[in-house]
Amino acid sequence: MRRQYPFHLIEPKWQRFWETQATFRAWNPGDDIPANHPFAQRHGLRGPATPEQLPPKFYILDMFPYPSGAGLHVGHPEGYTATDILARYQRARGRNVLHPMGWDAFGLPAEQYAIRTGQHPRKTTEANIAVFQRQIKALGFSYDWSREIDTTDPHYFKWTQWIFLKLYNSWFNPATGKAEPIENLPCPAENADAFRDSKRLAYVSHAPVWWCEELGTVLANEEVIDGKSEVGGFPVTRRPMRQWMLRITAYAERLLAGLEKIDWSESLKEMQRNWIGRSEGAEVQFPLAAGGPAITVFTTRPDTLYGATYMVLAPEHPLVDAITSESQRAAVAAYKNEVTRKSDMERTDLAHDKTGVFTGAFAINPVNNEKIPVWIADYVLASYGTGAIMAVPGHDTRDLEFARKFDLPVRVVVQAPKGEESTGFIGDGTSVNSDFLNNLPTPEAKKKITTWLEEKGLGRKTVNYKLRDWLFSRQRYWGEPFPIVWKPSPDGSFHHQALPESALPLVPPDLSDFKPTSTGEPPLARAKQWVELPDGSKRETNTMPQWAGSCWYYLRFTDARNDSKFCGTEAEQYWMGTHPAGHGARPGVDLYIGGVEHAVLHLLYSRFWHSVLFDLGYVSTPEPFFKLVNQGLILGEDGQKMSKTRGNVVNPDDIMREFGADALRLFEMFMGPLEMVKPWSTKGVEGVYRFLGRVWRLFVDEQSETEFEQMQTAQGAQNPDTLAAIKLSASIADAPATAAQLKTLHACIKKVTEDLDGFRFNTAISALMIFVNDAITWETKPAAVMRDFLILLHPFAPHLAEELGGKLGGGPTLAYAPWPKFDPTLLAEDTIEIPVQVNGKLRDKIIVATGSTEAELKAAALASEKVQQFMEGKPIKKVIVVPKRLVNIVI
RNA sequence: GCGCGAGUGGUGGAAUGGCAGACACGCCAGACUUAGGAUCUGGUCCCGAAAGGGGUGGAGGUUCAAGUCCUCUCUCGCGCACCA
Repeated sequence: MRRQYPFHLIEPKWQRFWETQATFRAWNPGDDIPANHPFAQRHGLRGPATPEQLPPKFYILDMFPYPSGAGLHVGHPEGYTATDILARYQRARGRNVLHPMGWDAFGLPAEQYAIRTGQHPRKTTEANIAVFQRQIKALGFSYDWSREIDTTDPHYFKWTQWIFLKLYNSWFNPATGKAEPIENLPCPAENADAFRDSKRLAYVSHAPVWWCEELGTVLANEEVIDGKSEVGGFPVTRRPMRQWMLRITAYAERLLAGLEKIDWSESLKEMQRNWIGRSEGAEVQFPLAAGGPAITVFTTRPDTLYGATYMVLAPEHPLVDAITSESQRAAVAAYKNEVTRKSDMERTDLAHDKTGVFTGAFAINPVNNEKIPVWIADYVLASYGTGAIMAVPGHDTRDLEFARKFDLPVRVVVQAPKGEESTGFIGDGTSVNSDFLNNLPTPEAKKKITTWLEEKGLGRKTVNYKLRDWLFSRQRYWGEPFPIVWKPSPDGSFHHQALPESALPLVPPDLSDFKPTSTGEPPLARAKQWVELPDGSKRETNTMPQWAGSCWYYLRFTDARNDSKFCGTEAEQYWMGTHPAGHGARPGVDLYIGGVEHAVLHLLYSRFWHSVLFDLGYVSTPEPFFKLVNQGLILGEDGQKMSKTRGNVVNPDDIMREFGADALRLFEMFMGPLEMVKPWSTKGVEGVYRFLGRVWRLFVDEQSETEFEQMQTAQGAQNPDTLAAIKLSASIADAPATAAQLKTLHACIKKVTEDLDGFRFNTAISALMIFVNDAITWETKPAAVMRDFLILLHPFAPHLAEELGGKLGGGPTLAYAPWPKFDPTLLAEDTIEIPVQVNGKLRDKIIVATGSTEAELKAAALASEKVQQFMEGKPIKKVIVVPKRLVNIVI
């Protein structure tokens, strides 16, 4: 296809201009702002500015990518274009915009590549970053590249390790509900060290963890999906190992409450709520009939205690072996064996068919002293609640299924509302067959029985969470080493100790073999010299998970080159909107756009770290991200998810080569609402590309362009300077605009402005198209009108707009040109068309004066011939007049 | 099973409760052209020659008026899933 316009010259030209001029440099308080920078000129600043002197901030952030070897995917530019449009828009609106980009570059693919080829992950990562950088820069985003960060850079991960030390050296004080320095923890005189270690926010655990053989590492709960690794989909097994954990569960309540104060989509908040999984209920003690320790269960339905006809323990419950009777021992052992053989996949997949065995033991129901049998079954999970339940088959679907299968008694203790079956009823009803709870509605029965249990010392009210502590160590090479050493004790054991801050960054040793050792130790263990210190202590050989770097990168962006702090206080306060200078800024990142895949990973983890940093006084906002939007997935042209195997993957490089970056940007925004899942369409790209061609032809002189094209062809010249040969169209003149032209322009200003405020990029673009479709018919195009149009266009198609803006004159760049102001008086019409309905059906349209009164509208409507015809002479019951809208005659 | 979201032309999608289908894609016709896969002009929800009628997954309801609000229901997508 013939090029619609020379984007192949225009785009590199302007990208180079922006880069060499540092056009999009965001200025911190105290930065020496050059007087000739367009930002300085727009805001009348030069030299260092205080937060008070700087305009209000706007912090707009993308989820920074993992630079994979595959390069950019068309999904990346979707979110990046949306943020870039808004960044440019906010600059035009006069805000000081922070719009940064960086690389979340620690990660498994580079390491696996290293294992296969021996190439150091550093090399792979650098090469991949170079590719991502080239591709992202080719899209013309207005990032402040002076703040670029790379999580694998020691200047960066020094501070990741520093934050880990803060976690390690803090505890969560339930009395204040906040993290506090570990020195403030009141410790018992004996075993003070062990006590402190048991309270740290970063602690060592020996509990069973998810181990992925294929990846050779452990994984966090959040990284295990349907019993398989999130990365690669490999099987995982449960295995006890010594691991670092972060006490995120201490923050469960805060993480839940914080959601109320931030502007995220309801579905995303719901995903976080589900993941945290708060449920209120009670713990109840069931003594064993044979004596010994009682079994504690967690229930959300203590009101159904009288309906508990048996108990179930998870097969892994620690009491199982102790309580099993001789006669059942073989059966229990066989069942436990069967359960451990089952993979977690099978265990969850076979959710339908209940299995279990009787232990031979009995417990006493504390409310009625009834002897009830104790079973084990794998439908009770060791990892939730207390790993034991009281079974109420009358009012729990799973218990009922189990009771029916094993012929256990079912008792109704809740009366369902009229018309519903009480057996198996799980909603709120009225207690029956429950002694002193009888006739109470469920919520009251819950309260009464809980109080009763507490008084008798048989139980207490509790809150349970699905959220588990965050497994924070990995058996990998390509991650941040822990700033921890293990000190030998006289008894031969080792105890962890934090490195001092002065020892940071702790860089990983150089290796040539990145596989785990033959004994299953992490790869870092191969570096004997690095691991074994002269004083006999050893370094921690686990590394941090990939999430560590992304937990706080948005803070680093506020002050990315600071070598003495993770970010400066003034910069943090200015960009996070809490500086006393105020400006009425929003607290936190103003807008964060990224994929929904991080809903319970990155977004939960970084909220947790941020909360800790807030408690310790290092950051000034309780939440990091004020507003968050998830862009919808882009599907292949066939409506299927893009994948190599389907062969429907679209490469942005190909699109840019053929249609240019502006067309790609514009199309990705024109496809539909940002948050929606939508299929790719190459035809659609051609459509917006043609639109950009029309814009071009609207501005340039055809004759000069033809000559330019011929020259290009003849000389094979690819020099952007030759673009100067293309002249502005003679139809653009310093002429006063007609009323109709102003109307077209201001309708466009209004629509584009409102749509950008509401992130409706697709309809904003259609408004620009409407302007062009009209302007193309104008014989004379007033320069002022056309310039305003270019300012409206420039966030969407910045290269083309800058090039045409340059030809039109009026400054070296449009990047800081003030956004046009909408004037409603220019849209005012003398007359308007009003639809007239008879009984709600459209029958005619009348032209009336804009300011017509209700009475005038009514009279004009009734006078319409067509309306008369449809009224068939019937009497009028009612006339609805909505001024400026419509008239409806009811007969 | 539970939670969230979405169902509108041949396609992507527009519509503060007030003219359904903006803007595009595709298609049809025409103009200019050696040529058109460039560009420009016109047409394009369905039935009907027209007048007119029908129409936003389906069924009800509220309203002068419903794509939009309410109830039930179906389908698709996403998330969680034996969470006691």
